[in-house]
Amino acid sequence: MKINFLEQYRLQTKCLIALDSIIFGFDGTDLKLLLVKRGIETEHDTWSLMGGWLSSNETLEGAAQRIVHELTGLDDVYLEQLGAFGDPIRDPVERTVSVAYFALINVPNYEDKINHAYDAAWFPVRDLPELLFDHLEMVKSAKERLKYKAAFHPIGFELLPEKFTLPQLQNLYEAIFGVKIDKRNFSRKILSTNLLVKLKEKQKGFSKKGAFLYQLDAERYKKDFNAFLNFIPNPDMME
Amino acid sequence: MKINFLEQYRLQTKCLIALDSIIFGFDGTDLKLLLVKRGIETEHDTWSLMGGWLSSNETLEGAAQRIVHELTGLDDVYLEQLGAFGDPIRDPVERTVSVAYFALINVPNYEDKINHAYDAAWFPVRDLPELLFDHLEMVKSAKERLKYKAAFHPIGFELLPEKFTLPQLQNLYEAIFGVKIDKRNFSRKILSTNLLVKLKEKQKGFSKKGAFLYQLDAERYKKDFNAFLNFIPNPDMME
DNA sequence: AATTGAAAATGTAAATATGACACTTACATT
DNA sequence: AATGTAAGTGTCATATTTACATTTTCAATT
Repeated sequence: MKINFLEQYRLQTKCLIALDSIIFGFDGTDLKLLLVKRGIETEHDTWSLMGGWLSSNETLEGAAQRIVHELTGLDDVYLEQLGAFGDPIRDPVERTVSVAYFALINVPNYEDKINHAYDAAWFPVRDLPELLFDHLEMVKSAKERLKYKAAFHPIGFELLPEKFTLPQLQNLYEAIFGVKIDKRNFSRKILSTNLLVKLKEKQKGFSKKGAFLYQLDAERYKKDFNAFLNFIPNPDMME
Repeated sequence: MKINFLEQYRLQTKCLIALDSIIFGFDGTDLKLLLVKRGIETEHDTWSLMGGWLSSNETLEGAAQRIVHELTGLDDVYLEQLGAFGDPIRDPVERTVSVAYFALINVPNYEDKINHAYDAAWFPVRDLPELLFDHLEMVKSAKERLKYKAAFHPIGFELLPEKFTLPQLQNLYEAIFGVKIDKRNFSRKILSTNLLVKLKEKQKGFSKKGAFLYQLDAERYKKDFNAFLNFIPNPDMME
């Protein structure tokens, strides 16, 4: 009986496991995606998500973190599992199940690092190049997930620098949801969460008047991270 | 260069892929989970989710559907991917990445089928037996997901028979969220969606007065399935 | 036939949240 | 000193939410 049980394991077909990470960034105006040029001769000029293989003794998330780090130099990014993509022919070379993660980073903080060290570039999500395999499908799914989460959780802040202005924050939400929001109503709603601390400084240079900078109230942010905020009135969750 | 690329595939370690499905049911009072007794000598009396291996040329969801069908006889259930679980030692026998799905079915419809044909049984989610491997973790994650979805989408109806009463529906939501809801407010909110059609019949037997039966408005149900409903005021998404 | 008990059904008023809308302020540039 | 541009702010009408108690129905019991 026990033999039989172990025998079952031996009989199964094994499969390659890949990790692919969708990295969202925000430059103050556009929602962007970080892609790398895949050095494959079989695929002409195809861009790819941050992908790599699972090694033994690695957790899935650990592998995703490692791969993102290897390809971009980025560390400590917000990473969340999107799901597994396992169509039998998604990778034409050999059957591979890919577990996708998505990450949110703020572009200016890391720009130098990323661009200089690796063959990676930012693309606006509204205008992506051709992508490898089923990576476009992954991206669509990630956009949905981001909308979902951002509508209710203060996740959007991960995409902004530590200090940011209300107009920046509003731009971010408008970019994620593809809608225009009334700034009076938006600021009322955001400030009513008490998640933001208004600083004395203003952001200069962009507008003549300058906009006050805000920071997250770190404690409240942690505490309320899983609470339900309802940032977006009637968010439309369909593509 | 191309050789090099293919070589990369050859060098990677392969891995077993399992599918595990969390099947939720509702008997009118309690939220339940369908488990099977795993015939393993190494594990003493351990219950398990509906699990099996991925075959070649199968999609992940296809395999999950097949396995659920093989173990329970159930067909055509609402199945949604929960995510991949891949801790290196989650399966002590051999490294296996498991992709978990969750399903919602209505218990009375299928009870005979399930109980007679297979070694499967329902357990209230509040009082589960010891589970195989990391199945408890999967269940926790599925409960979260169910709460998430049920708070906004009319997904809960998948757990009810075709005709149901408002008190039944309320019980279901109370079971999912572990809260008490005011029945006047609940019925007002539910009915305001226009998703329900009141029937002439009453449910008899349970209460002396009997409660009117309702049915989903099939067209509207499809149309609004991805719309945002807000069934639960301030749902608390933490466990 | 009358009584009882248990769950179903129903309404209202106060508080809060939302959505629509336009003018003033600050300041860098000229 | 004048100008232009984006930031910042308030009000009112409407919709939604919450809190809360009584009446109705009918099977079961006497």
